[in-house]
Amino acid sequence: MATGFASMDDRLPAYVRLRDTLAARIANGEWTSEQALPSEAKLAKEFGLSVGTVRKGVDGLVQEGLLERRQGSGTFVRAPSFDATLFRFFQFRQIDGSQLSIPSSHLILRSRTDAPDEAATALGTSEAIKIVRLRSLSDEPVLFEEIYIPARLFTGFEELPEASFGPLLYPLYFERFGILVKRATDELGFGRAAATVATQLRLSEGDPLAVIRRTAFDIEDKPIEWRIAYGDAERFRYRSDIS
Amino acid sequence: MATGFASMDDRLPAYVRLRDTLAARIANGEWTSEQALPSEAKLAKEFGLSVGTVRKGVDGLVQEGLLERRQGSGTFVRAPSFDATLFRFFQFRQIDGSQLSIPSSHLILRSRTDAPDEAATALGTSEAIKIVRLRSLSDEPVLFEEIYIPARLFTGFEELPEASFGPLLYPLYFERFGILVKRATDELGFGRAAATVATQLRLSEGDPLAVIRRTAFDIEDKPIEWRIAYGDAERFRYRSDIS
DNA sequence: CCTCTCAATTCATATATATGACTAGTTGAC
DNA sequence: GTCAACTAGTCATATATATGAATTGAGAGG
Repeated sequence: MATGFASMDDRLPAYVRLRDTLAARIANGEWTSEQALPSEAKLAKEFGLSVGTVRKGVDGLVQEGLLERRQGSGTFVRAPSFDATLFRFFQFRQIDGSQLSIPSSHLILRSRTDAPDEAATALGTSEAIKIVRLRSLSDEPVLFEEIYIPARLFTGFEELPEASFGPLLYPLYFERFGILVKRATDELGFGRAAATVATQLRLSEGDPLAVIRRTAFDIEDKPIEWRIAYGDAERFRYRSDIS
Repeated sequence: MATGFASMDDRLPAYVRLRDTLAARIANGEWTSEQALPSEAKLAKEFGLSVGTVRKGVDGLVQEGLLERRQGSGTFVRAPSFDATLFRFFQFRQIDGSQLSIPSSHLILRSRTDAPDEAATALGTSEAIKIVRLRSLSDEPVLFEEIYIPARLFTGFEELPEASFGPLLYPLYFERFGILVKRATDELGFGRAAATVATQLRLSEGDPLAVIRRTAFDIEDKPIEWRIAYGDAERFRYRSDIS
């Protein structure tokens, strides 16, 4: 023993165990964003591995975008900010150029509720906090969101001062609750506007909508958030790279 | 000299040059699909490198999905078959289970034309061959496609016997013209059905459509194909994994 | 003919080590 | 004080080598 690994299946290769151990520590806030990890040599020493193996382990996390290497300087924890990726789905081009900014966010509701079936299934619990937001770009509403997060993991969320809400939620999750969103799956479909949504988005009832359902997972692949977002189908545009 | 590398900038790391050299050879058809490359040891000898460096070079191509490692057996050229990925965009579930098969394809048109602006821009030429297809699932039309490919690269395409057309085009490109599609970008939006499309898909004019524009690239990142596909928005469904 | 065993081949993991490139901080000359 | 040179620390590339695990094919034995 005394390998320094978090307890885990020791039939797995060393570089995998190192990767997972580091991931857990990062999730634990051991090294915060923009802070350097110990050097590869030190990690090798600490875990009783060779530098090559350490490199291979770190490689995995770099690949996942959790870490960032800077030659000559060190390896750093990268702040994940891909909440913005929801907006890959919509193009808000200024006619002049291609400045696409993150829409501002207006909080409409925040309360304890029973999650609807779909959300409860995704989250594994129906005890949830519901957040409703309207997101706008230069005073024009573009996206209407309903978000559900497990009440157990986010105790006290309802009491957070409204000032702490920026346009993005994931940094908030991380800073206030230590929960790091590592990946998400988006499911994207077509629908028609119900009365409430239509009003918020300044559309007519029955107008075509793009509907995006997202489930977000933390570093241990536990579901953290489920949300459904609605946007005007006419303005919807999505790019996907396949290889 | 006598390194075995294709001529290229020798300031680049060895593993990069190896990777690019191998990629070029594969594109050249030196090792065809499902055929094994020389072993890592032999490659190391041929290029005057160590196995470790060879592995790192090959890693890149494995990552890109061009090669596939099989422990104990060898490293193989992978047949790219992601023409089918267009159909990730639509769910055609049988009510019983989740058998999703590749839709059959009915060729409607095939001829030399001037590519429309959008296609010409993407392809870098307006001299093109146009292909129009209707794809169906158990006799129900699901996707209407217009495809443009550069006439220069596909000389003789119009004269190909219709029998050589399977449900997928990319294998055809490779087998008949030695052109390997390595990656593609899909752009996805919503629109409304024009008369022609509506008829083909058995919809009404003005019905909402999912519209997918795809540009496909070969191994050297040259554009190979541009296509636009239309499907019923109501049946549209897409999943995307973000990390 | 079939099956089992064995050996050769191949990729997978891991170590140890050396050199280059880049960064950031310190020192020292002016 | 400023700027250049130096230096220690870090990642990047590359070699050489050893052992393990999975596959394949050849042969022995029934």
